[in-house]
Amino acid sequence: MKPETYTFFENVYYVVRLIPSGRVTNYGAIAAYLGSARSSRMVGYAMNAAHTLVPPIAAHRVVNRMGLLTGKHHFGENRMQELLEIEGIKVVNDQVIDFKKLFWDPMLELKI
DNA sequence: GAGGTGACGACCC
DNA sequence: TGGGTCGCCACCT
Repeated sequence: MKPETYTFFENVYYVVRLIPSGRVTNYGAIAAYLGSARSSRMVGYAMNAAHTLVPPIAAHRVVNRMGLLTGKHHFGENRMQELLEIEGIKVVNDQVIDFKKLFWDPMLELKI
């Protein structure tokens, strides 16, 4: 995936598809991996368009930097948490338990 | 065709 | 240290 030939969104989708089941990452990490750490907002917006994609991407594995399920309203209140729990991730009060341990850093895992 | 908007987060007082 | 500001850029109106 070459950043110069694809839009920022395309690259976001590419990274999100690589997130392993049972792990989570955050918007800022993806933005940073794509070279613009300040575009985390765009990553969030990309997720908004995610469910229109075919095939749909695992947007539920992307949470904010606190491990909060800020995007759950776009899934349906319980949908996002449900999907995460199916993958073995515990969520209490919209907060991912052990977020620090489950955190999947593309910068680290994909080695740029 | 132009402007407002947004699943966020880094940076600056 | 803590709150406010601003960047980012594809989409929708």
